[in-house]
Amino acid sequence: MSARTSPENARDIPEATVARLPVYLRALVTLSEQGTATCSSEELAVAAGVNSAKLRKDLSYLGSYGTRGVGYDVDYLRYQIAREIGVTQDWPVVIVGIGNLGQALANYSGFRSRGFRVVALLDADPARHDQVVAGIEVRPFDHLERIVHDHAVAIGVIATPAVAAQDVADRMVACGITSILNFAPTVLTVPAEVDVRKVDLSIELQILAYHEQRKGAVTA
Amino acid sequence: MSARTSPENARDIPEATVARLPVYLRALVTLSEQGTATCSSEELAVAAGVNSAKLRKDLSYLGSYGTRGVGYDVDYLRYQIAREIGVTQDWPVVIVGIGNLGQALANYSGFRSRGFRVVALLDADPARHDQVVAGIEVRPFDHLERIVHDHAVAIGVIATPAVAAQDVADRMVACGITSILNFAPTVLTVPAEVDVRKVDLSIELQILAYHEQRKGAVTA
DNA sequence: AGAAGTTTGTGAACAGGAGAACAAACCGGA
DNA sequence: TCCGGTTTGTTCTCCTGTTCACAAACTTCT
Repeated sequence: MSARTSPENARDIPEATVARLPVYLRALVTLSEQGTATCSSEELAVAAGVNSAKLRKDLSYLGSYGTRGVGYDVDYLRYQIAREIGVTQDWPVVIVGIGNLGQALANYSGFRSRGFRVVALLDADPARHDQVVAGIEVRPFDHLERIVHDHAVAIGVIATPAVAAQDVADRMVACGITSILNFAPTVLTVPAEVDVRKVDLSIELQILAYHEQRKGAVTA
Repeated sequence: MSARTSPENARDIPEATVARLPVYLRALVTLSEQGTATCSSEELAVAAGVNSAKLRKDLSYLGSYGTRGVGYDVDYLRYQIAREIGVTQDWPVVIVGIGNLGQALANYSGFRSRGFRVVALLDADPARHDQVVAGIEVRPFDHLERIVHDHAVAIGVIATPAVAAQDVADRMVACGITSILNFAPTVLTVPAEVDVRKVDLSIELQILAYHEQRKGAVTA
């Protein structure tokens, strides 16, 4: 998304590869839980839903962690990918906007299991304060700065309505947050050094609708 | 995602463009609500968060809907894009898995406003049946086939735990659903003619963590 | 030890998308 | 009608990402 500007990056991994590493990691965790000790690139590719050549090229950016003629050690590769992504460490996260979606995110177990720790839930609406969601008390949005400072939070999640999102993002940036995951259906403007990724639920549906429409047109 | 195999596609729009059209549409709706009658490609590009050259190229795949020296008529372009995506028509949708996320999706206003109509909420857990979410009664998963048939549903949304997702997808495909939006953190295997798009909440966070980790490494 | 079989890692060709740059087309004023 | 200013639509070039194909490297069996 945002360009890494440091001129001397020993190993800069293509963005497309970075986006797939979490998928590989998830597949490896599943394999490990099933008791699989080693796997070939073909097996892992099927589990991850990609082409095996692409998988091998992706992994080659991390290093040579496989053994020719044998395959990959599941736990070893799993650790290496986790380390490369950075999910071996603990990432404190704040969620702003505790509506339906914010609550769903707070309860989502997939965060905790990957090193993301929700340290606070914030909402501007006083009616939601002192409510407890996923074992965490909802606090006023004004507490953002103190929480970010106290817990060294680098990642913020925005789950507010679209109209509030830019204000929340501005406040987050002012507090020192440098990565934002935006669920609000609006474009955020932030300084270049801040990474923003967006998840728009309805956009994905619209893409499906486009293809669905064309399927119908072909048969008609 | 899946390749349109029909050999005679009058105008086949690049996948990257298709993915951006909903963003343009959203920006146009916002501009229209603000009372803007016409806009230049530069203005719209800023509102959509993209490069203006890219925007113009994207729009050129749909046709020539602008006027040189003037710009685009907001409402006219909005309609053309909506028609191209297919959101001028009504899309009945079923949501399976009414946990936190499923409830959030059922309540999400962004669906209805873009032509997606939630015709049923299904869950395998009897404890959830007869519960009312977003004004819709939660019904047993077994009702899937009848509902899909009665309402001519083509699009299904999966918001179940990962372990159940493949079974749900299989049943959906068997009922005739040809587009699936998958929120479960697992890879789905479906026939080639079925489109699947996935939204993985934790993958986006992991991508942010990767870049965040590198930011720290650069300064250290 | 050597041969046969397997699987990784990578070079090279190919496809697709991004961005710069410009000609074509339109508006308004004189 | 003609001229200057503006903005689109499109061409061309560059870059990123995908896929093929194969040499290198490892295991196992004899």
